[in-house]
Amino acid sequence: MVDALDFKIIESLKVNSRTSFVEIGKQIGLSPSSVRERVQKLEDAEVIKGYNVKLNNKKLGFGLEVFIMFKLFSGKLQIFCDDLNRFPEIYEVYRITGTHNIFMKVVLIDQLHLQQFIDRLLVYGEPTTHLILSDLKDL
Amino acid sequence: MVDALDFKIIESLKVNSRTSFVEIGKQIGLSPSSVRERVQKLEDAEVIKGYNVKLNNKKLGFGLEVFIMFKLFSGKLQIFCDDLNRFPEIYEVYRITGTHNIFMKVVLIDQLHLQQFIDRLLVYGEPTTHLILSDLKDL
DNA sequence: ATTGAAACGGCCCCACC
DNA sequence: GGTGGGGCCGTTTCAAT
Repeated sequence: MVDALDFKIIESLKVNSRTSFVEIGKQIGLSPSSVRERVQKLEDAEVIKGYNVKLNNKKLGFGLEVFIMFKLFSGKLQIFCDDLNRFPEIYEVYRITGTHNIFMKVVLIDQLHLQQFIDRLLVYGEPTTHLILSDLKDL
Repeated sequence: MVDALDFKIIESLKVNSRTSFVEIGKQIGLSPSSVRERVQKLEDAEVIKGYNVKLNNKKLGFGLEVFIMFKLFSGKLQIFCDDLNRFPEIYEVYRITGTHNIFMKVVLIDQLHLQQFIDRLLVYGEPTTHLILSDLKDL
C-alpha cells in the first residue's frame, strides 16, 4: 500500500513540506508527474493528513507554552469535545491512558492568560500544568 | 515587527503550508511578490521555523503513539541531549517543569517496540508512559 | 514595503508505454 | 505505475516608486 518510494517522498516532505515535486523527483529518481501522483494518492488515502508550519510562538507574542494533563470529570468528555473550538489556545489535545485522561498543548500570551485559561477549564475537570522550558530538538 | 498582514499570511500557512504565494496574495489582497518577500523575512527572522507534514502514523506501520513523562537522573541531561539522535522514535522532546522534567512524544511500531524503547531509556531516567488513545481534534 | 513585468521553473493533464 | 510534452500557473528577480 505504501512502498519504499512513498516513504522517501514522505521523508522529503518531513524535512520541508514546501519542497517542490520536481525537487523530490530529483532526490528519489522519479519524474515530477509520478511524485505528484503518489502524493495525491497519499493525500486521498489520508496517510498525509495535511501540511503545517512550525512557528516560533514567542516571537508572535505568545510567550508561554504549556502542557496540561487534565483529569476530566465523569461524563464531561462529550461536552468538552463540543466546546473545544471555544479554546483557540489549545494547539493539540489527546485522550490518553492514566488518571489524567486528557493531554493538551496550549499556547498563551503570559501568566495572566494562563490563569484565565485554567479558570475556564475548571468546569470540565482538574488540570495539572507543566511549563515548557525548552525544545530539546532546537539545541 | 510582525504586523497584521504577516499574521494573515501565517494563518493561511497554518491551514495549509503548501498554499502558493499567489493564493495567499488573493486571500489577503497583496501581490505574490510581496507575500513572498514577507514570508522570506519571517523565515529569516525565524518566526517561521519550518514546514511540516502531518501524517497518519498508523497507516505507515507505526500503530503506537505515546507520551512519556521522564524523570532524568541527576546529571544526565547533557548526555541525554547528546544521544537524542540515536532515538528516531522520539518525535518531540521538551524540558518541562514538574518532577518529571522531560516530556516526549514517541512513535512506535507496536508494544514490543515500546518495551525495547523504554529499556533503552532507563539508562537516563525514569519514564512514565501514557498511550495516546485518540486525537480529539480529529473527531 | 509594494508593485508589475519578464524570465524561469514547476505543476497539471493527457496520451502513451 | 511510470514517462514526456504542451499549456498554464506559480515563483523569482529586479527596476521603479
